Amino acid sequence: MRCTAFHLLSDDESLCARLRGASAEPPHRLAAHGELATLANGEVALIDIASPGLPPLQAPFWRVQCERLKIGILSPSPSDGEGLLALEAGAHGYGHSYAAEHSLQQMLDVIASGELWVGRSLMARLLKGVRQASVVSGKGWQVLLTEREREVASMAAMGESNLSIANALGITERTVKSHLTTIFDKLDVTDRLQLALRIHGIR
Amino acid sequence: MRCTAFHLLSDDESLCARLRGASAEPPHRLAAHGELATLANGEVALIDIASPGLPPLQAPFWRVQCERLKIGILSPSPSDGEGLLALEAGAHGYGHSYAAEHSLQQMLDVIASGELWVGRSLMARLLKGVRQASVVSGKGWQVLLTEREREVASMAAMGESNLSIANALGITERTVKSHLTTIFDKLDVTDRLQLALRIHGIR
DNA sequence: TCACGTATCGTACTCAGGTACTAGGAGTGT
DNA sequence: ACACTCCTAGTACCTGAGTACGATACGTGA
Repeated sequence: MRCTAFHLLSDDESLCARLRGASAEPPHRLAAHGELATLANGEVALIDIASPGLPPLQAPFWRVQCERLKIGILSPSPSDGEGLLALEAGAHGYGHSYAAEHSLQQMLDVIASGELWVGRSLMARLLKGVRQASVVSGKGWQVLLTEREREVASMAAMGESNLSIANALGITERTVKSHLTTIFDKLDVTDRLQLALRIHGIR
Repeated sequence: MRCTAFHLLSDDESLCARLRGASAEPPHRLAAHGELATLANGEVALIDIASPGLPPLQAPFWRVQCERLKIGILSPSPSDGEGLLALEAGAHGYGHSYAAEHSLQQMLDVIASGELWVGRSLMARLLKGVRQASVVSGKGWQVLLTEREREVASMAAMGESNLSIANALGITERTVKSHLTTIFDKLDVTDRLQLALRIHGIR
């Protein structure tokens, strides 16, 4: 879905120029953030976060507007922290205001269709938050196991049941048990909890 | 940037039909996941995760291929968990294999340009993960528990059996079980392994 | 050819873990 | 006095996990 029309709040003429071909109609310029309140629900708006007089991203103003509008935040100096704030405020997108034209247009199209647009760096940061130390510090255990055993071991260490492991790997629960018995023996542990502690580097 | 050509691994004819107009050329069909290894670096491939014979997302196979290719994972029954696995494996996109044509095309264009494509639900999950990771997982579990429960919880999370916990604390095994039931309920986990993962800051 | 490792699967068994339902005593705040 | 939380504990029950016997098949190297 191509974005047909959108609003823009920015003093940056170069940004405006790059956005001129990004939708069927040229962007409608907003003079101040207060005008956001006058837009109809579901409309698309790009906000240059460097514009003077904007409330901080933590302000309730953004949560309210992001509820009803599709808002993309552009920053001349994007950071993961700022991106997190933007997304937590409910923004549909966060990106670089000096990004290339096709990149801006893509962001516009994505958020116009109701999805979220997030750059790679920020995405990596998000994943890191979820994953944390999930895939392990000590590598000693890996070299002791075969390829298949490593798969089973890491799933068991993440709390998966034998049955769900079996389904995920397309084998029988019995076979999973068989692998686990071998794994416990090789790593010198007695059960899956000890295995998890070992794999996640706790004692 | 429009995606010009891409590869597709799926048995689903309807999916293939919906993708026919999504790029300049019709999708090149792959017969088996092994063929991914024959593609040139940087090429775009959509993978229907329901295709028979695929290795699980945890398998090193995906990490390797996602390093060199731009891979989008499609699932007939997407879940946040599966999406996380896909992204952690290095996939550039994760979405619904029954998604509308324009949605699939958008995903294709986004990952072709090197960015990441993630649905709303999964994104929300990621954000929640960051918030929890930064706020809760540090000591959040401790404030939810009473003094006695903290003792039991930390011992259980270190792999102690109910009986040894009971002996250490001078109470009955039954009482330990009772505490644990309360603990599981408070921390919203199902067993001692999940408890250990929670307490040790893994997811 | 044969030994060996790896991956797969079967049946049967034991046992720790977890739940359901219940309940008494101690302490605390209203 | 009453409500509430916390710690304690009993019986009964179900289930997943792990083990103990197996077994077949495949590939590799001696």
